[in-house]
Amino acid sequence: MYKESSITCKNCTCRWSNFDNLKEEQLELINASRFQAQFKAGEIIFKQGSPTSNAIFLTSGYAKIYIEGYDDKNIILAIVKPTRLIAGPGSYVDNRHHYSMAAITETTACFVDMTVIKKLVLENSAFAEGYLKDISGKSLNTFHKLVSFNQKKMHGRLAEGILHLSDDIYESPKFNCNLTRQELGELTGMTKESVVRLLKEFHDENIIKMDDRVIEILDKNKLQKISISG
Amino acid sequence: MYKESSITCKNCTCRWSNFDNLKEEQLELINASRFQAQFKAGEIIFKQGSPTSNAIFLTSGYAKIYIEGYDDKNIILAIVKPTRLIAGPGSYVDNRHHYSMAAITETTACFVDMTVIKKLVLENSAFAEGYLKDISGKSLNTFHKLVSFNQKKMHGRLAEGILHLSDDIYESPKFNCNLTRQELGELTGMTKESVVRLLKEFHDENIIKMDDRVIEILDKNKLQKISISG
DNA sequence: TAAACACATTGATATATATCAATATAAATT
DNA sequence: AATTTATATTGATATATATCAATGTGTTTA
Repeated sequence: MYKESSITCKNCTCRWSNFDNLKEEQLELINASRFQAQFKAGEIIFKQGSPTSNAIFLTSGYAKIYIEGYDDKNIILAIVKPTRLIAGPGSYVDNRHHYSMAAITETTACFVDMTVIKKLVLENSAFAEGYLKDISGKSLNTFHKLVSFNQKKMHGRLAEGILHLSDDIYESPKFNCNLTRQELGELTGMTKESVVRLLKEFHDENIIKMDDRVIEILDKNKLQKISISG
Repeated sequence: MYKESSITCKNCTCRWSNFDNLKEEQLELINASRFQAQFKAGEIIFKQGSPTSNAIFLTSGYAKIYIEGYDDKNIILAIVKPTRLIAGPGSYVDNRHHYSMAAITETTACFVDMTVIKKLVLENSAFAEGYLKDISGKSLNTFHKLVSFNQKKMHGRLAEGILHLSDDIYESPKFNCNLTRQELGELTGMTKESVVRLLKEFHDENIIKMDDRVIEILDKNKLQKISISG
């Protein structure tokens, strides 16, 4: 772990938007308590079941957040990139992580002591409200995932997944998703074999272009239709 | 709508536990802004998509909270009873309900203006923290549902559902679940026909006793095993 | 009293998707 | 260069579960 002296929470360009609600000395408190760490692709950042001692903020790179279910089957809840707070809902329930996090590219992250965050929640109600907004939004995402997994068929879920990666995560019609077929399956609720078959199908129908892990959306319109109807 | 003059939020026995964090005048503010209403079984309390103008607290009866998905397929997120706050995560995102609520028995509920709740969140940080705890716990429930729906087979989900109703909702090994086969399916992620078949199977194996909508757990041990393995 | 309606039950069939097994390819290690 | 290891691909098969259709039961409505 190291801390770059030049960058602080005050001038950081990729800090959590809710930090805007903090007063200077509160921000300084965060800055003083934080540690930075670097992870290589594939490395685990924290494990489900471990204590939620820190809130985590990515400062560079991409990571996956995933629930480890029964017999080694994972569900990827989200692909995350800088700016987003990562502090599992367990922080305010049982102080345990209810999902794991691993880097999918080289990644740097700030660790902030959770007791400091909780202290600021009690001291600064605008910050508390920001936290509520944050967790509420994530809740809605989980609802969406529940409905999608439950009611859409594979084609629809994969189309939705690709659109999500393109629109929300990599913000480009062509992107390296950094995910194995297995992981794409964990993101969209299907087996790796099904992912392979459907990607090929989409490829053959000129809806996407697939080259290893680089996906290019060729017919976004069609993909959206599949996403809705499937 | 009516308001019983004798009962106030101060002396109410079924109020939300987080109200303990409020000062007397804050509780009085809640009490002054609240309205009570009565619902018959089956009546809708609020609809997905409508504005989250009020937080709702059941004061008697049982209700279901359900997401309306694609082509009339619902997912029952929770069966609720008094004490629990019902204020959808939309309150802090887009001011819209992201699920519907309907009474499954005769029900009374208090409606509290959401602007009052939000005002108190900003004024009272312990209350804000209580709200965070509440929404965090619910988030974990949704995670659990996502994993269960995704990875357990029907037998496991139904067993889990029956145990949940018995342990957490009706708090008795024998209970009237107040749910149609259709609704039991929406709670456990299967069709009504599958519910019928599995209930019969559990009945025939003397795991439960089923009489219309009254379920009696005969072999809890076995049910727990099925819940885990399934 | 009959008709209509909501819900429950049963059986036959369809289908989406997982599982299993084999092989191919590419990357990492010896 | 040879071997191991992780990932990807493909085809054949199994299976859980939904769908469809018919019938039954009880309750409300006309």
